[in-house]
Amino acid sequence: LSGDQRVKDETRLRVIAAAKKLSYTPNATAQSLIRRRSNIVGVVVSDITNPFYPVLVESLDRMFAGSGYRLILFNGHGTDERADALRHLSSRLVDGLVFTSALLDYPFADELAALNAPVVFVNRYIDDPRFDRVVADNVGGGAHAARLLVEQFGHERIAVISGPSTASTARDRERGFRGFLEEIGRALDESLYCSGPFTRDTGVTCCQKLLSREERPSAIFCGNDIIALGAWDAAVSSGVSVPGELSILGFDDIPIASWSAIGLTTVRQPVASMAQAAAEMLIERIEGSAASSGRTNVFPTELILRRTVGLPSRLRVGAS
Amino acid sequence: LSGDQRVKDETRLRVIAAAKKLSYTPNATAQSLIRRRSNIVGVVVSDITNPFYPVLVESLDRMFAGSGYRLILFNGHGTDERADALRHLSSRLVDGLVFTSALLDYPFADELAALNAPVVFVNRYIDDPRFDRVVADNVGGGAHAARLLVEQFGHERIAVISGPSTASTARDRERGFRGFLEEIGRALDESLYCSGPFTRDTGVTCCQKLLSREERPSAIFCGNDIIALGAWDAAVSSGVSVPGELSILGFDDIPIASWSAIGLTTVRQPVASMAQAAAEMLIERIEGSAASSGRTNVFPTELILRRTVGLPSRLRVGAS
DNA sequence: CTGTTAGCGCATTCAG
DNA sequence: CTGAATGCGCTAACAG
Repeated sequence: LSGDQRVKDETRLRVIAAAKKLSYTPNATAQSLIRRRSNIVGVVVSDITNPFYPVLVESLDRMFAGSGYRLILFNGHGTDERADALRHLSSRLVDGLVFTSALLDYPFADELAALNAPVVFVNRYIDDPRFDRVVADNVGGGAHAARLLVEQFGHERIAVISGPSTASTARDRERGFRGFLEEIGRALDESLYCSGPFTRDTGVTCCQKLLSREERPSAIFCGNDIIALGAWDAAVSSGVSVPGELSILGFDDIPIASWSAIGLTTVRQPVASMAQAAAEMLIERIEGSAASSGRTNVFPTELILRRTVGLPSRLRVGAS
Repeated sequence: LSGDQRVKDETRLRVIAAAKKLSYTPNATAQSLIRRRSNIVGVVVSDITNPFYPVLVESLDRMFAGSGYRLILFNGHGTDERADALRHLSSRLVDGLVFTSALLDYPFADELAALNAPVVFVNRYIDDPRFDRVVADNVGGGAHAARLLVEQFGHERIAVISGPSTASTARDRERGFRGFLEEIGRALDESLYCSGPFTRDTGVTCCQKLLSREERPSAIFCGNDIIALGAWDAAVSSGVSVPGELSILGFDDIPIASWSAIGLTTVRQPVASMAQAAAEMLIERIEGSAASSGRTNVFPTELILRRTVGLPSRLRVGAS
């Protein structure tokens, strides 16, 4: 038997020895069936290939592993990863789900809520009070970004390359950015606004478009780092110096951002802490000590000054 | 009932309707128990944060998803991810395992073989005929690399920054590289040899060390792209121009390598094809139509010429 | 302190 | 053609 106080030590040892000799291993499936818990949680990620996610997934994995849970990956490629994850939740293959890249979309939220199962949103969320979520202060981060560009460096022609409007992250960062501008009585020049999915390609494409304008922007605020790196790439490879002629500001602080040959100035999300909080919330829900409903956990963001943001040429010594 | 030919259509429809009304979902755990198959496979990855792995995992996920399997992630962090994976294999939580980052180490191989369970090695392998494996032609790739540097560009002082000697990839690439040099009657200058784990940091550190030498190398062959990018980073940020003063050659062709501001010259592994082959082999083994034992599937590598390899200064116009 | 039994939710028998 | 019974491998709640 296993771990029962009532049994003689001698017997226990005999049994353990026998088990080892036969290399007996309890069948996890049968255990799951009877315990009504698989100790597996699903993480749904839209694209693990986006460098933001590996570090998030790694943190989540570490946290969950520490509490005896394993991670199943629901990665988006063509197929609807959310529907898939949902199916596996209702079939009880997974004990809970952590969504890392939710889109704002309602029929889905209702389906999910109907299951009444353990679920948590990290990073992105859907604006529904029924669910737990842990996010960074994206609005605040956007405002920091605007303040940096405007007050500290004196940029005037500022462009933004935003993420998809269906992503809460994109929306909130943009809101914070625009909010700050309005607060000081300025507004974003809509002709310098561009958006697209959170990919390097939208950074490249939008930046090229912006650089081909008659009057170029002197700074670009990007919806996330991968867009920013795309923009940086487009700028550098078309010969415009960063930050000499163009400042670039990202969001997330993915590992590549800190490479010294790149040095992307960006707004950091505390990914590890967020992952930890998310794991704790989800495990609470799974193990029943769950609070009521819809807790929100917001983490502060932090401006990371590196080298891709500088003075606009107008303010530099020796500029015309 | 579900999918039985013997039942009247009318009855079937009634049942289906009822099931939908009650939103009945079969319990996956119970199904697994009775079918003796969970339709989950584990992938063990040493570090998902290394940009090579997300694309491999993504490909694997796509392939396995297409055959109805889900992926559980065994990522290495501190804990021994292999032992963990092995436990879950013997407890039948997963139907099989794909190892993407095996180290050459034998007690482990025997344990694994003793289970006699479906297992495949991709990318790296342990040299044991009992297991299936799918790998790139790393020896050939190493030789290509050497030929490029020596014959096509005329480099003479060539350094190598290799990966850990316990990784088959590092060992094979290095073997191919050295082999080519010997074939043409040259040898690697051992004072220009450096190695470490497959991380950006070893690239940075080793490159700094190499650049601080009195006589610098004119080219570096790196064990993989992330090392190469570390080396590139170290070079650029300490003011040595690439490829002007130093050529850098990587291995893998990870996505970042092709960013136009970087343009890393490298040896490509056909990751998607390899993932596909691995998934097919593993599924065959799981579903019983398994061949005898120990198949090996080798994929050719391809030299990708970009911008980090050039002529050594000695051979350039205008050089002293 | 032990050995026995029931049943987790299904699929696959086997009788009806 | 269909309902009822058996057991997958385990744990928990029983009697012995």
